[in-house]
Amino acid sequence: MDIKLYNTLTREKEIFEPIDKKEVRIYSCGPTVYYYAHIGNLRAYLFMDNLRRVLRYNGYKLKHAMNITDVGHLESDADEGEDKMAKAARRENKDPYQIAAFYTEKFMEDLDKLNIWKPEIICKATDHIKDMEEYVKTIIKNGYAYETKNTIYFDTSKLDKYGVLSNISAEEQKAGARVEFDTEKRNVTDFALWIKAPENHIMKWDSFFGKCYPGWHIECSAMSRKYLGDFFDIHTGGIDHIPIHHENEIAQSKGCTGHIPAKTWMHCEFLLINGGKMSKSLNNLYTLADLAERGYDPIVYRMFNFTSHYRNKINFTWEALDSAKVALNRLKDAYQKHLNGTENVEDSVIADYKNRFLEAINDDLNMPLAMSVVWDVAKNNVKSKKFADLLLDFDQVLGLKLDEVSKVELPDEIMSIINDRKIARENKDWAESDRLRDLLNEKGYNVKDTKDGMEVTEK
RNA sequence: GGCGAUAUAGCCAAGUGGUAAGGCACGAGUCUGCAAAACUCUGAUCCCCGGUUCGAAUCCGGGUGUCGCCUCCA
Repeated sequence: MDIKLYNTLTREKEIFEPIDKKEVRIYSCGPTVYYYAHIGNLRAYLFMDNLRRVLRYNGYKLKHAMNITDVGHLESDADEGEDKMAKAARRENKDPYQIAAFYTEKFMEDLDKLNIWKPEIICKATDHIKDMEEYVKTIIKNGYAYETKNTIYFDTSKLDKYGVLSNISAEEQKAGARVEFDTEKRNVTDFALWIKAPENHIMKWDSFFGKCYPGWHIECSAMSRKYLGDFFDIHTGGIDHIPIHHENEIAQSKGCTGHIPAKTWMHCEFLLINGGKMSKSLNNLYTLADLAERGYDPIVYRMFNFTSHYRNKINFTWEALDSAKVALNRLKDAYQKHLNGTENVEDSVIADYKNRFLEAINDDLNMPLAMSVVWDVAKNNVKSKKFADLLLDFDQVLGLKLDEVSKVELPDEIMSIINDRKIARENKDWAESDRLRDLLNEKGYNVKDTKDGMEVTEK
């Protein structure tokens, strides 16, 4: 079955055809590791994972690279401000390399917690300074750059067209700019490729231009080219990358290889919180740790993301997250129900469900629609092992660990209360039974009396 | 100010021309010593106005609201 993917470049859903039949080459813009990733950041990586899993489910082999930005960039194009890595280093009284190492590790842990399949290649910017330098030199050689006192800029006026992704012309950018640019740049849209490091700058490298550090966009161009070649299949990132970062990546590629580096550009929309933007001032930059603190397994957040399409904004509310939590538990229960089922189901029924599921995921990763098929299977009245197998098959794409039964080790104290309550129940001492149930509730446990006995779970 | 999105039941949301998927919550019922859980049933004509069409949530025009980007940001 064809896979259709929306391409930001053409603004159309296109039938996906890999450049190289053997493997699909993907590049994803990764995190800048100066702080913990918040759930908004993580949505983009869930999207990336979703894409990987759908391609894999369709039988493709992947060669997927993701960068780790561990070098700081200045805060504005006007060579002002302070870079984020340096800022974090000062905040935590560490050096930028320690900051990067720490938050890279935290990021990887988050990916694991969310059951995100890591890309085959994870490349750090600081390991590829030489590659970037060479890339910049090629751009200069090809006549797409100019030198000022401290910076080598990309000359966007040399391009046939700048702004192919966002479809904004340089004039429009200039007209719409709120801030007056007052730099050595020749054009508003020009951007830094290579920058001379000030004396106190910690991260800097010897280069043809003196002690320097790279511009904001060059790492992605250099590393994607190194690992995936001059032209690869899919480039992903957050929607915020469209107007600046990806435009500049495209510009750099045109300046180096002469063409746009990727065939399909895919962008994930933002996560809103209570209908608005996340921000530090509103104190709503939640991390997975914040969610865990409130009793949500990271997989619940994964589940939550399937309620909306990646190209639409999703509105995060605690109510919605609760809804995902309940739904996930029910889905797991349904899986167990089918696993123990003995009834038979026609293969054609299975094939039909599978086909509907495939149609949904292959239609530009329509996960909400795919989930409706999942629920049809889960809620089917016929209890059949075949349905359980099918759900597990779907779970290759969903990654919800449907077959994983969460077994919580209960403390001795709790076990003893449970035991007392069992005895009380055997004696039909309902008052005592209720008292002990309240006690368990107080201590943070839910109690269910099923016909097979008592079920105690953490709240 | 410029650019781009979006507007579907209480909440999260699919659906791009043929009479509104799914999840959660609410309510009712079954079950149960009670409760919880589970299961079953129950809800919207799709922001407003106008147009195209045999027929529109879905296309076009005009409003209004919301969000984002234009400074790093997934």
